[in-house]
Amino acid sequence: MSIKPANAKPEEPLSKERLRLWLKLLKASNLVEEEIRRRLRARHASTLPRFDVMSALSRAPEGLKMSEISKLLRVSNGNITGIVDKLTEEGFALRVSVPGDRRAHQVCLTERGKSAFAELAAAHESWIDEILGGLDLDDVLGMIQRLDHLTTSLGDH
Amino acid sequence: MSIKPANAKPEEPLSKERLRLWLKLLKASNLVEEEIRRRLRARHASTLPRFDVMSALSRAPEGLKMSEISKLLRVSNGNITGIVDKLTEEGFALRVSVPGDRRAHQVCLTERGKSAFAELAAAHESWIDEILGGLDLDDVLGMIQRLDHLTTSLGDH
DNA sequence: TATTTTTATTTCAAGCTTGAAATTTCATGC
DNA sequence: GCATGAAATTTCAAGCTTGAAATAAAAATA
Repeated sequence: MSIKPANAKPEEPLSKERLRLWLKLLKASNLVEEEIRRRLRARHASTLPRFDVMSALSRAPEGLKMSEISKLLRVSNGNITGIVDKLTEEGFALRVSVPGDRRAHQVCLTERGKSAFAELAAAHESWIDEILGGLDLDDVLGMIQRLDHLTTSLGDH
Repeated sequence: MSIKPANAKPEEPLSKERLRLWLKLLKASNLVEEEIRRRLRARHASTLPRFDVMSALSRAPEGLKMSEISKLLRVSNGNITGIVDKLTEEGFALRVSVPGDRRAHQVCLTERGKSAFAELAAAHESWIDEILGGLDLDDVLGMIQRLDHLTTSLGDH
């Protein structure tokens, strides 16, 4: 929390600067995201949502319940249903029934899913390294620090 | 462009940090964006795409062609068709035929569209000011500078 | 002029996303 | 046991988005 001294300048410019920051943040984020989507589609016939779900699953060898996935990725339940359907059709994921609960399913990556994701993840990391290649360590650490500050302050909402 | 000295340390940690930066950037951006979408829907029965198109139109009193809008917003032509259709149904925008060219249309805000946008824009600006309220001027200017650096380096792609 | 190419836009299918409603199952309290 | 409410998931309608194909009109060229 920043303290506003009694003799502060009018706040107006700060609010304009915040707006300017948001527009730039959105633009940068969208530029990178679009490039990643484009490459996933063109080079791997995949999509970002599918990648995100596989990424979550790859970190949970014993699988995740639908609701756990949607909580992790901060998206709706119905959304995950559709994406897991797709991954299942493609042979990358599997719904396994949970012993004690006939409502729930654990979703796991198949062997094929695991190896496909390993490939995707490696490509993804190298794309990011390439796309953000113009940033040196100082830029990167500086932005990470500011973003942590931002995310913390967003968490209060 | 950063020069890599002959005796540089292995690049691996930098690439990991770039990936970390990207994940944080995406997360922060999505958090803010979701909040804006939520408020546009709940408080103004509107959406971010509609707001973006109105915003572009509001800066062009003489109107914009469909293709100009899609270029400005960096989205597909077909997308703009649908959004302008919506705005037209809602009475916020108007397609005006271009004298010399029967293919093209100028899209303009109606008076109702202008006043609706003025209200939306004011709300939007105050939301951003509130949501980014945890950032002081130093944070804001620091991030803007880093983001400019990033966007410039992205432009090379 | 007639043909070809380019430009402006729309249409379309496929996919993602949400929030709300519907289902099914589980857990709790009576 | 039985009813009630909570939880896990799916279904659904509406909207956004894209890239590709279709239209239509203008411009360029032969």
